[in-house]
Amino acid sequence: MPELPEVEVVRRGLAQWVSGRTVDHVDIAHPRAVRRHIAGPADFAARLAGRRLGPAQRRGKYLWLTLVDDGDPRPGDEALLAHLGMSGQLLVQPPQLPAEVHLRVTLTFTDGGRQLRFVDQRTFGGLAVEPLTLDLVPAALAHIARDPLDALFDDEAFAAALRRRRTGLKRALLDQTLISGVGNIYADETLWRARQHYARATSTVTAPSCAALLSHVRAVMTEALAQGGTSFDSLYVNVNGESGYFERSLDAYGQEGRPCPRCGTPIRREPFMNRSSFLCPRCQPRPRAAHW
DNA sequence: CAATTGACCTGTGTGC
DNA sequence: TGCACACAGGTCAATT
Repeated sequence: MPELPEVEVVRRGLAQWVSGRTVDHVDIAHPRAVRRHIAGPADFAARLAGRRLGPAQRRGKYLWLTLVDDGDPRPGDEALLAHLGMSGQLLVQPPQLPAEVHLRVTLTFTDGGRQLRFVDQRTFGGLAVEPLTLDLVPAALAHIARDPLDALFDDEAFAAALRRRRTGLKRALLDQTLISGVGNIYADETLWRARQHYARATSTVTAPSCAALLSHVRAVMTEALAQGGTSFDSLYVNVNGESGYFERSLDAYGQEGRPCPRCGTPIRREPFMNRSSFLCPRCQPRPRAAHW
């Protein structure tokens, strides 16, 4: 599942293989893939044709390529925005390669080289063309918080916002308006490292505890990035179609029944928000009061 | 306004 | 064999 480290791997691939090239034309095989482009598929294609793709950028799980003729991105410039959702892939493929089963959108370039293909089995992801706002992020990202690897992420403001919440710790970690880029896998890994239960009331998280939490989320994401990201079912791959191998390093997520690497207690899977939470019942005891 | 829930989507695996 | 169903889960609209 693409979370921040996986999306960052893709961003680096786009920077290497796609940035600086000019779009010739766009083919949309599945309109749902551009449903967030309000003006429709034809407008989406028209806004990209003939445009040069600039630097690849990312916030949380979103990434975008600004459409620039020269110089640095400016407010008002348009950008090609992508979200991979559950199963989205951005692949850089030779034009002669047959279409993938779940190929949704193809960008063909004027240089005749490799195409950029958006492939998405479950179609939760999508592409759009959006103008950049004053802080140089696409308009649709106005409500998305900075991610923990962003140099401008404000640790103290996050701690304060966390304490104002009346919810559980994992729900807060997954709330992209508080902190972006964290999904189910890295939330569970972070909580395991921090020895925190997912239902810990956010209002009780002290400043040092919050600092530790941020330290763990940064560490686990940085380590995952160094290994090319996490993949379970090959649905997440880099632009060359290769899977990362961080799954070998997971301590809690997906480890139901296996011994906790710290204390040996079997890792437990519990239903949570219509999905699963993996935790060590001994290292991460359930708090007395909270029931989130 | 904040928190919560359901809908969206399809391939895979399991049980009957 | 075939069918029903649970599951994977990020985001957003609707509801409380």
